[in-house]
Amino acid sequence: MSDTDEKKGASTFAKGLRVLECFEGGARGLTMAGISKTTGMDRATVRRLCLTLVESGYLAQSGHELHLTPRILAPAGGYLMANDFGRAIQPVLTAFAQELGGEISMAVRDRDRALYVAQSVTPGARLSIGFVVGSSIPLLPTAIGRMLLASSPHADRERALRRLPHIRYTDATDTDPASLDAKISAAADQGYAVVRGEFEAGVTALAVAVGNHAHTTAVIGTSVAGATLEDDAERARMLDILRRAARSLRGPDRSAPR
Amino acid sequence: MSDTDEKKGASTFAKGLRVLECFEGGARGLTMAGISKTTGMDRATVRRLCLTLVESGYLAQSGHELHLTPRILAPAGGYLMANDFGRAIQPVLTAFAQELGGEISMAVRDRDRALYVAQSVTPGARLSIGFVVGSSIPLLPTAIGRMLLASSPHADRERALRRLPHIRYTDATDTDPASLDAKISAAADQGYAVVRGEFEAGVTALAVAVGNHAHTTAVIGTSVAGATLEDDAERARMLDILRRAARSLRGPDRSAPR
DNA sequence: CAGGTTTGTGCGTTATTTGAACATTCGTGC
DNA sequence: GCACGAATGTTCAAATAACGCACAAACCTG
Repeated sequence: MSDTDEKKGASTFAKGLRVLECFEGGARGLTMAGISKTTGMDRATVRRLCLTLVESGYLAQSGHELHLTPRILAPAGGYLMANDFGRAIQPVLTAFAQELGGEISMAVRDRDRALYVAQSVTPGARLSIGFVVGSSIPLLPTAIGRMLLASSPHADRERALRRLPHIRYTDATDTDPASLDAKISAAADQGYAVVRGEFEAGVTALAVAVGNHAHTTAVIGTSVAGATLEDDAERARMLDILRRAARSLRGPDRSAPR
Repeated sequence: MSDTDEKKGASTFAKGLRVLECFEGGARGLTMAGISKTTGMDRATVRRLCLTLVESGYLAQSGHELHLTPRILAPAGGYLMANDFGRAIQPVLTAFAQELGGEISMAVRDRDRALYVAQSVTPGARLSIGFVVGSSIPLLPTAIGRMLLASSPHADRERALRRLPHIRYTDATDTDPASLDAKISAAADQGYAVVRGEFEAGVTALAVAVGNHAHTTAVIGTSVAGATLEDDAERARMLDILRRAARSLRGPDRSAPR
């Protein structure tokens, strides 16, 4: 056992998890050769790990393509049920999304991304890129991401600004670290983040902090197309709804340690 | 490599997946000792596998308790995005759930259970046990489960009736194999399943088949509390909505091979 | 404080995993 | 039809990871 000297895990299992993570991007199917390139593992190793995923029912193979099966949802459901998302989170998002006439998503920090953990979309909501529970979005160009950073210790924020790739998603994407730092600080100060067209062209997003949730920090957000929310009244209305939703999500026992 | 002779996977990875699956039931936390008992693995083995899950970010440890982290949602999101749930499935369920004034869930067969793959709950819907995407329900005492069996080859149905545990969930649960077989056949004949209080006391559930979806068979269903739907008109109304939803979910390319 | 439960650690042994080499299949372009 | 490239399938010797047992430590409860 070479990779950790003190607490020793199982490196083959760790490799297997790396293979599984290749499917997170939402690709319709991947090949073993592609996974070998992505992970840097020998293709015989990848083959054996993929066979295990097929045997365990997590992957199915069509010709050369491997794709995830619904089985992968089962452990995710375990997490959602353990944290009572079906009763304590989803109904709250549903009620406030309807009041908002749009969609509300809830996300937490996951490695260097924001990960959607819950979502409610009303029929009136805009048709987005298709994000779902489990989707991840970048931290720097999104309202949810900036609010997660705004809710983090200062050192985390600085490390994020230093290490995260500055990718241009639209013509409006801000890739200047100093400017981004100022925007995140402003979000921390004013208690919400607003991003206009920096991640999706023509889309304005708002996000507020929920606070501690299931041992981590959560944020909720919404977005609208075709509006910049320069209008204080409309922005205030939406923020009021988001803030009340956040308060409902915190609940009396939400921040109690478990 | 002893467990398979022809196609050889990675047995350590397979064990690790078994450990991960212990968290599917939605328990708030599990101990290594508990996992060792559940899986039959030596506790040193379990310890190493759990350490790997912690190191990889899938588990967090609080005292003796291990619990899943949101990271477990990421591969699930990959599946949902690969199959366009956010744009092709969720908006359809949302629209029809609103028309129904309740909730609609979509499920597929996963091992010996029905697994929720999508769901929409309107504010007016009854507060259920808290099922979410990723939750699983038994096949025999539920409308969704019976409709999945009704949509399966006859041999699968017979095998299910023979091998699945006949558990009594309520006073009304039917545990007689012959009677269950007749109910599943009736569901196949009439194109829908109805279950009254056999899984949740006082709750009536309806389910219809979607047909082929992402290489598997899917079903959608709904449930109401405090009504038995003996009234033909109300049952017909709900079935009409479910059938139209199923048709929308099939779409022009839903059953096309990929 | 005793007992039970759970975890943490070390280590010899063994099983598993690795990866290279060779073979096969399939699709594509000429 | 053939050559080529890409991807997979198979075998096996060697190396390494994983196993599981024994002992130790920590913690909780009565």
